Amino acid sequence: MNNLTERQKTLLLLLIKDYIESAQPVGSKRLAEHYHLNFSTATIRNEMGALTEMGYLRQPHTSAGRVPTEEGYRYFVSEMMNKAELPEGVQRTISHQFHQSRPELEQWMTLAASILASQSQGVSVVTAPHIEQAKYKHIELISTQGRQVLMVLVMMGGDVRQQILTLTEPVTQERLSQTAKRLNTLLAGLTVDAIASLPTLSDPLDQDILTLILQDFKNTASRSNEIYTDGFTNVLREPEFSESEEARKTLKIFEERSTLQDLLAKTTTNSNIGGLQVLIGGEGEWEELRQCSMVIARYGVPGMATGTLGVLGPMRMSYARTIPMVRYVAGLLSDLVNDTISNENDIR
Amino acid sequence: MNNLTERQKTLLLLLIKDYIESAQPVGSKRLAEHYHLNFSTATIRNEMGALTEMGYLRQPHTSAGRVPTEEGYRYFVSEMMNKAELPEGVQRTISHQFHQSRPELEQWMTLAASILASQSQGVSVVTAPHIEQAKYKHIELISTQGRQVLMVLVMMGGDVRQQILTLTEPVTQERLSQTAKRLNTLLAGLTVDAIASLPTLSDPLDQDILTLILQDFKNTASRSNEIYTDGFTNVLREPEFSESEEARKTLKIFEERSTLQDLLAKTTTNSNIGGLQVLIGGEGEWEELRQCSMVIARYGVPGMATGTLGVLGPMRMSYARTIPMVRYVAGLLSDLVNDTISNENDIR
DNA sequence: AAATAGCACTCTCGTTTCGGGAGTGCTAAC
DNA sequence: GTTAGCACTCCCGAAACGAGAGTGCTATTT
Repeated sequence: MNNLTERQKTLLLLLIKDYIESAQPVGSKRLAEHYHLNFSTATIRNEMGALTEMGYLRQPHTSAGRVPTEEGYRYFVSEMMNKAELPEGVQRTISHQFHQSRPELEQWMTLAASILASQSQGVSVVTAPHIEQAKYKHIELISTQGRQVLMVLVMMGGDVRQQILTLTEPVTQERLSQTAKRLNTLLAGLTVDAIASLPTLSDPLDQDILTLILQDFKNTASRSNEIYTDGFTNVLREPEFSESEEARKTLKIFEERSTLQDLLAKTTTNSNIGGLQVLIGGEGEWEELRQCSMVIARYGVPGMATGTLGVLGPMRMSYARTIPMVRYVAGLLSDLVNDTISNENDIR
Repeated sequence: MNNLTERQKTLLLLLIKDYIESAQPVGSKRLAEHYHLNFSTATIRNEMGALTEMGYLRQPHTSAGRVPTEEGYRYFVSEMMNKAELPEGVQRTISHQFHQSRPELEQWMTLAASILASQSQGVSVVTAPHIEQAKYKHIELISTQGRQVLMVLVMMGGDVRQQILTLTEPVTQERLSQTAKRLNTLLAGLTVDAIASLPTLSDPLDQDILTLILQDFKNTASRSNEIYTDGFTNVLREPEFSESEEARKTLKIFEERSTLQDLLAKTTTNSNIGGLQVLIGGEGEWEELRQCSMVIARYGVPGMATGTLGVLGPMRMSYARTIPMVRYVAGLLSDLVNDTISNENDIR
């Protein structure tokens, strides 16, 4: 497939670059003039004919300029994937913003979403890191009213969950505290699997709470529906979405979180931290994204806590800018998550 | 201002109703035919002329039908405000959904947003109830690593806040528990103001934590930036937003939460629970909403915890449906919040 | 043989032209 | 006060049109 001559390659890359900037079909004349090439428009036309033949380019109609096909974009992306660099200035600005924010997961997520969206002029998506092997750290049981009890469950990694329980009969704070104390010594540092395989406890209250804790652990997995997004109005700025129907179909994805989750899950399971993935035109699988591309990365600490983040834009998006940016932000977030986790691991 | 003859009134209301359905300027002929009135088109023309004179109607251009002005809509809304009823069937469906959901505030908010959006075909906005007089209930201090401490603050009303503190020097869990115990007896049931006016505590650690608690209380106020929205793609379905620039400006509001907050705050301070407010065309104050209307209601328990909810749609929205629906959902949520709070108040 | 200049051809797009149609306001009659 | 009749205005969509841009092919140059 990669039997392109050097000249065809140059031409293809230039044309796509130009199209990305102008959003207009690119003709031979325009190409020759803009990039003062040392061969004539006729030659360019011949080469473009060849590239069209090979499936990299397309003509919207006879006697219009050429437009890249999905295949063309793929070639373009694979060419630049490892070349593109984020300007140092931008790197500093972004890094600065992160280190100035309050050191809370939620802050980081919204910040990441906001930065990605504004810098890429696309829609950003960030999922909270999903703890892969949650470990128990601490529990508190606080009696509130009669049979109601507030349970606060703290995980290693700083994740905190609270829940209001209704017991079958009133229990004194005294007894609750003792249960909590026993569970805390018993469970400290254990994973779901370890807890699940414990023998039944003698005290029935202890056992009941233990079951609830397990349930809560299980919830963690499905809890990744916390998706932060930003910048969906950016999409409306793009000429390809000036007809509202197209735009609506695309934005709809961000309302029906399930499609989005599905997409993120499917595309990131086979990619590892640090590796980017670029979906072009929905890759035949997501009809709603036929006009779009997505740059997706996984971040976090493999085996411990990982999340996904990415940018959606028109297929015509500025990959040269988006790709390194997604990569950079993913790196930053990975570091932050890493710090949080290792801090927490020191404890005992 | 309300010197309309009975006939003018009928005509005005019919015309607006028709325009809301058809999105087309309405002419005298169409009106006469569709609603078999017992007077002629010429009469209608005369009356429409008068209504135009009075500022209720507008002609997009000579020899087009009439279109309601903002003033016209206002009249329309005030006429139907107390008449419109939500069909019982719909009431049951909605109520059913609420009672089937898990009894958590977050669930209710998202559910309310989702119902409002899908039923009204507009964009919905729901803010979490803002506790007006937060009362202290309980604190837990959990030592994690070295100088880091997890503070869990429980309010009456079930609101729970957690925060990781970094102390200046390591403190044993023993001492933390004692501090927590002292504070719990001292502060139980107190409001912000009461806590703020306490004399300085003798133990410096106790005092430090107290200060932090106060800070957290203050955060509650500004914490109403939890805004749930849904259905923003609905807006793109409307013909008046087929040009993406208009749509973009409108949807932008939902990204810049600050404008939205401002708007909700300003318009609801002077309205009381149960009362609806209808903003038409941005009321001159919100340029971005010139094409839109919003139906807003406050819900909750006055003096305790109140939130806001509403629907944004084109000025041409179906008020007859939206108004009673917003009112109904606000009522439901008020009841739910009320139940939660009174439960919690029984405690001591 | 590869590159280029020239040329005829095609197709889009913005503009202009033009009638049909809908709706109005006015006047005169009921 | 209401209505019928009528001349007038203005929008809108269709058709016509010309400019412009781009192409593919062929003959020519290097």
